[in-house]
Amino acid sequence: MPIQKITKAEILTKTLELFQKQGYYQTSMEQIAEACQLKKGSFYYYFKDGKEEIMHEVLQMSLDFFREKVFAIATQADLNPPEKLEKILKKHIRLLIKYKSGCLFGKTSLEIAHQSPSFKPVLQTFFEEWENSLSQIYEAKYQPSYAKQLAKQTMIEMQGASILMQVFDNEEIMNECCARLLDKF
Amino acid sequence: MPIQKITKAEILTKTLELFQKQGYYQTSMEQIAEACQLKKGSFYYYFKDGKEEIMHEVLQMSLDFFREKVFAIATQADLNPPEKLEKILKKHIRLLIKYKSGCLFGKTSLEIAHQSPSFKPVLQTFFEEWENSLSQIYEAKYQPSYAKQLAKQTMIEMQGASILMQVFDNEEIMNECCARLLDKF
Amino acid sequence: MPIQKITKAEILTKTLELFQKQGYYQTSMEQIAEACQLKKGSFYYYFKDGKEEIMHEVLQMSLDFFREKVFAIATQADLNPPEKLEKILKKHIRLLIKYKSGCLFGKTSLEIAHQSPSFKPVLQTFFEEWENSLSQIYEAKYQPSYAKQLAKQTMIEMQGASILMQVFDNEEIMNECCARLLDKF
Amino acid sequence: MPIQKITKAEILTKTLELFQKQGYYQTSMEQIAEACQLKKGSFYYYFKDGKEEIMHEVLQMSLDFFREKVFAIATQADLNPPEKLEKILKKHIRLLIKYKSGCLFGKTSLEIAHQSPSFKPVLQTFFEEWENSLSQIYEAKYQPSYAKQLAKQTMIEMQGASILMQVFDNEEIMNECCARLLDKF
DNA sequence: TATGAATGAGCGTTCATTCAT
DNA sequence: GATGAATGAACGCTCATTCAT
Repeated sequence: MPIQKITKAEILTKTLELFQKQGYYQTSMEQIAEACQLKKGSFYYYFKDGKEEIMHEVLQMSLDFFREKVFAIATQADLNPPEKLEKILKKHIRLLIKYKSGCLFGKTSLEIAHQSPSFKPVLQTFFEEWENSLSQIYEAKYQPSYAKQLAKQTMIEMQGASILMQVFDNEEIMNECCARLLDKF
Repeated sequence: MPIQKITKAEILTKTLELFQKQGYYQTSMEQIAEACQLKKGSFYYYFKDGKEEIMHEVLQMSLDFFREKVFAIATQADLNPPEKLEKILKKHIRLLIKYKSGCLFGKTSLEIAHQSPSFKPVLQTFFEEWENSLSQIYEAKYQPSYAKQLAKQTMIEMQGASILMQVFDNEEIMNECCARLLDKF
Repeated sequence: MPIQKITKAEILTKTLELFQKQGYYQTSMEQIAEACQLKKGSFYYYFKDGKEEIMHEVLQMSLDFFREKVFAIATQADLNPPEKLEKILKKHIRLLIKYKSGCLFGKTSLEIAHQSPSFKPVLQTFFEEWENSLSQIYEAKYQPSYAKQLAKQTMIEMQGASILMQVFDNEEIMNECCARLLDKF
Repeated sequence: MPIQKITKAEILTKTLELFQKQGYYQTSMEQIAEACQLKKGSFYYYFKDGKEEIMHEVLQMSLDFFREKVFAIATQADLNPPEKLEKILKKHIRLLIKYKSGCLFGKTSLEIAHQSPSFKPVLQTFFEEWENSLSQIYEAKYQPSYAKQLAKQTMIEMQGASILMQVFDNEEIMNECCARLLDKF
């Protein structure tokens, strides 16, 4: 069939979901293909360098999404700091709960910790930018150095809660975590 | 002449290290065999059901270790609650930093979240017993329900810090997390 | 608007170069396409039967070229036999040294020896006509049967030298071979 | 079946034949496996590094064979130089005619000329040692430098004749070439 | 005229597992 | 007890080819 069955963006979205659920290594090209209703060979038309390139683009797309839709909340002029924090956390949590799969960046970090480090830069960038956006909000109330500390701690709690959510198949853990973080502020 | 080259316990210890570093799926039987100075065929003598059985026994052994050496600290008669918390956290952290590989139970939880072979029960048990031991300590100062909440939060922070430690290759994140948890108490 | 981007002849010339360097099987349609600044699908407009048809036309074009520009030297009225031999050999060698790739016909003969698609006839024709043209020159000095023998030997030496040139990355082997052949005459 | 079905040496012999007939790239692991009555995955037990390692061992085995059984003739004390030349050429030709496939070293040289050069050293060694052994024989009658030249020319003729033998499916070309080389001495 | 999109078959490789010895 | 030998299924990937547009 010579008609385009699926756009590159759609492929990336479907693949993101799979990587988020199953992890990078446990997701086969065949599974990705099936999800896109393509044959696995067809991917190399869109992604000349194969699976690793898909992952790179998935991570980049996801990073871009977070930048625009989540981290950007920190600089939104029409919100006061507590509103910003609430919005930024709730938005983030909604994404972590979706597919009940937690954070692609955190998950991938563990998967590749002791392997091919080609993804590491994007992963680190994600966490750095996340930290910066949170820190910016906390700085409305606290000194920069303490704000940074709070930002890091917030990331830690979100990542940790995401793990426990998956261990116990219980989304409430995420929500409680969020509530606690908002309370503290 | 049947001289046993290696005991089951030794195999499990070597394998634990590999699983902790590389994850369950990314560790091959070949690698395990090499680490144990055995040939991969030989494992099916020790573990009739193969890799999955090895993982089960690794998780069980590790759980037993935590019960005896870590969680047991919560009921140690010769320590007061703050001492207990310090000891239990520091002991735990030392294990997470070892091999710079984080928590086998947390890591495995993410790996199998949507694959879930039969590991989930052991993983849940680990977190439940961990929670109980922490809760017991916090109960010295707080109401049971709040203590439980604090225990859960403590686990969340340790797991989250363990992820960030690996993202940034920085053990200090773990230590700071511990310090914060002790401070709060 | 159907402006032809490239003529069939230009495609064949570019492809000849690739086949000569890399061999038929080791040259992909993608590489050919790239060299012609076309997309690989486009070849099936020019060559309905695909790669094999391209090769056929490449071989035919190359054979025609040799007929007109090389073998024809044997019947050139304005040269005496030694001049003919010198011209025919030097012209030929220049083509073998180009791209440091040796003889397309010899190379292809080895590639398809036991695979033999339909190329064999053109290959044989090339060698037969080459032999005839050389033989004709030698007949000026020797008996037809001995001339034929010399012609065959000349081809053998040129082909063999072409192999050694490639083994040792040394064009001098070709030139020395040529000198020896001229000397002998 | 846990009983050894085939020895490494037998694998190499069968594979040599395939590579010699079809070339390295045109011989698939599946074909090698079939020839050995193994499944293709099984090779990685004998050859951890796969196809390239098989080829290396095939080339090495073949080189060793030539050293012991062919090139060694040049230093055989019980033969005079003409006898040596006759024996060394006839022995060599018998190997080239076998499988009607010509010379593995020459063929491979062309195949890899413009690709991965990992085999090049063995190929060059083959030709160097071949040249040395021939040169040694010619030195009985000629000056070293001329002997070397004759040796090179002998290799050239054998390689070239091997190509023409395959083009015309005619073993006689090889034999005539040999006769001529002996005559000249 | 030329291409964008897709495919099917095959490739070399990995790996958990089996089992006679 | 432990292994040497083998396997089958799956994996990521390449490539010649097709064909609606």
